[in-house]
Amino acid sequence: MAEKTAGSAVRITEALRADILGGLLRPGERIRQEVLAERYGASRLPVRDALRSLEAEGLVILVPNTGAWVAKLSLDECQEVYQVRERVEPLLLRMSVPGLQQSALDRLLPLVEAMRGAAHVEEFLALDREFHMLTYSGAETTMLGELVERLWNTTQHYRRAFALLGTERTARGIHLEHELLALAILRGDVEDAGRVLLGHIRTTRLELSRHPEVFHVLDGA
Amino acid sequence: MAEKTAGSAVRITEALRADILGGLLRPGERIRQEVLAERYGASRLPVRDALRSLEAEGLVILVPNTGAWVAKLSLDECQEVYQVRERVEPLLLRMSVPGLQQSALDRLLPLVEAMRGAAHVEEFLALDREFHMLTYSGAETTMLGELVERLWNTTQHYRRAFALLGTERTARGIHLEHELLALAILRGDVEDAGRVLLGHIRTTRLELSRHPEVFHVLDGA
DNA sequence: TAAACATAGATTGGATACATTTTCAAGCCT
DNA sequence: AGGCTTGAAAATGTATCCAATCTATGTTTA
Repeated sequence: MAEKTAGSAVRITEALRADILGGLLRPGERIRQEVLAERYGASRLPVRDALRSLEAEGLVILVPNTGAWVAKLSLDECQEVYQVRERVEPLLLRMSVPGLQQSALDRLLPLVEAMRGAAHVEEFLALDREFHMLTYSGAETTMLGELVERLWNTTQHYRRAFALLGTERTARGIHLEHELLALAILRGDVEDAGRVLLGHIRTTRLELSRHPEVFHVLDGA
Repeated sequence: MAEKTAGSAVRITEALRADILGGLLRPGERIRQEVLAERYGASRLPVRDALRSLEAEGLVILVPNTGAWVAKLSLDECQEVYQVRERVEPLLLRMSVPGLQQSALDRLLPLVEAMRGAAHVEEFLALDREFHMLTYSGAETTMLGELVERLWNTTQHYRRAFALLGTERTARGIHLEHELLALAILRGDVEDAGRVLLGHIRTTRLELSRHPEVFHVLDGA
């Protein structure tokens, strides 16, 4: 009775999404409806609903009458996502900056510092996500925000793998870009902030293209 | 036996999408699962699957334990879609042009002419969609193509309403832009083609912002 | 020996039936 | 008379059961 039984499907959707994003389910891995049904203590129907939702989010691949797999991105597909991000996220940032709350502004630089001192990769990824999403929190968008979140989600595995083999130099570059971005936002300079963000995403994409082993590592698993 | 029973859910998804895009179901209208189940000669389960898929496409709004409605866009949300299109479609076009088949190139200008002679609004909309999708047919993208198609779908109603009250001058402008776009593509000038396309979408967006009655008309229905 | 076929097993898809939630309207109280 | 409460009806969410489809293994044949 402690937990509401209402909306079991959405609960499973969120749990499954978290499991995929968290790395518990790896790209290319097959998903069996019965296994999930048992794991989450429900019937196969809400599981099917969840799979359909996640398929539309790009996290799951559904083949009729055959089964479901955790979505797997090729190097080219991943680059495609980053190219779209380059064009879409500066727009979202532009919509967001004028509406940012003071409380959000106050947390920007502390988050940058926290990222510098992050111990594990997981912690860095979480802080990085929190930082960028915070910069978007001023935009009241129904569609664009969800799109950006989807783009982040679909590349989550590769961001983790990439962060793992990140060299010292690229790490310092990322921190500098984050700080530049935060300062531009604090100045309210939308143009400059957008430019820095574009460069940040582009740099990551080019860096990623020089490390195709990120994808082979995942393929082997 | 004439029709395959396999994948009833996907069949219903496509039929329902076509009904929404075709205007049979109007924005804001409530969708009852039983009604659809009876209309398409199936149980409520595949209908639910279809609704979930379409919700992720942005064509349907699902509220847990309450019901489903045909998605409705406000003026601001519609502008948002167009702003995203301005940034994303030139990218898709850039990826497409180098890979366009000769057969596709041969159909570009005839389609522009066909649009000039379109009798009904529906015919114009269909040709317009065919033309633009043809310009994207050279890109082998898994995600970006689907994204663009979704963006088109969600604004389908408003494109129709807008085309209905289109003035003579804007109509001629649109035809000129289409012809310019086709010529740039035939020249293989990716940069210019992207510029023309960006201008084309932006012009439409600004034109749309000057006709907010498009949205009131739909609200009343 | 290798390739193709057939059969058995497993898995997904759909239909019916039931529990839960929401909504709407009538009745009651203020 | 108006607003709130209560109860019934309708619609959604879930579980169980059955049918259709795909995969894999083992067998047979060229």
